[in-house]
Amino acid sequence: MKIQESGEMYLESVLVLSKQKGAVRSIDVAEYLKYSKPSVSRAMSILRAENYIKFDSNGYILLTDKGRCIAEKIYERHTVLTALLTEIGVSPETAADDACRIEHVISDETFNAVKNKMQIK
Amino acid sequence: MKIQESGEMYLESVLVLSKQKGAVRSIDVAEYLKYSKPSVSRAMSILRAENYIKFDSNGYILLTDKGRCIAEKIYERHTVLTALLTEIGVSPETAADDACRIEHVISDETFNAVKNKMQIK
DNA sequence: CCTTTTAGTTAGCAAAAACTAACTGTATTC
DNA sequence: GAATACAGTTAGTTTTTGCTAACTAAAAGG
Repeated sequence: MKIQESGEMYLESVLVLSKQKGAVRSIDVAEYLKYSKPSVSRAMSILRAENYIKFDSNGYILLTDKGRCIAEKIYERHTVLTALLTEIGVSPETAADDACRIEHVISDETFNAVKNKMQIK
Repeated sequence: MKIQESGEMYLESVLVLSKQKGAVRSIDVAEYLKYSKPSVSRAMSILRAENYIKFDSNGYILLTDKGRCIAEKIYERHTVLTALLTEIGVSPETAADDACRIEHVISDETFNAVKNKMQIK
């Protein structure tokens, strides 16, 4: 099954939280995304079933290669888009919010074109 | 009730089709969006209930002021975003596809900043 | 005038993704 | 060690938005 937009969001959150605090639990993701525990629990079980994440012996969430690949792709988009929007005068919070929505809907072609333009300047 | 992303899409389609061919029916919207007749029929009845569209005496779809306002806003976004993406090197089809998704998720602040940048150049 | 096509509707299904309520187990703490 | 808190799960609901199947009603055409 193809990864969903919400799946990308969860994987990105796991990546960000693991950078921030090392070990990541479902409850951390829930607080970060402001979602309920069952929502995250369910999402994690789907991501695990499809081999995007796994749990270590202490129950912490780990990204598999497949999962990390997506998480990093989305995180890069988030970073680049936020920088771009800020650069053209959007306030930091709005830039981050909008980047967060755009990052899931654009094609590779568009993102590469954007990234390219950023590097030239 | 707040307008949904799908609602924006339907209103934009009605606007585009009315520019193209004058009178617009549900079936035209269905063909344009490649959706089934019942999907459009239901969407139209929701949009009508919430006063975004009305039907004239021949059953053609008309935008109300409230509906036209949204349709034009989204259409402007579509136009500007497609132009922007094309300009930075994205192929016309991908640019249109991506614009079509971005147009529903960005804030006014971001769109205004983008539009501004475009006019300067 | 009867048949067929066309447009639209009704009813019900499905998937995605959020929610609450209530449960199960561990930990912690007094 | 009993009570509480914390993390996670299960079960069931809701909303949005697409779908198909099957119907109605009007228009068109032979």
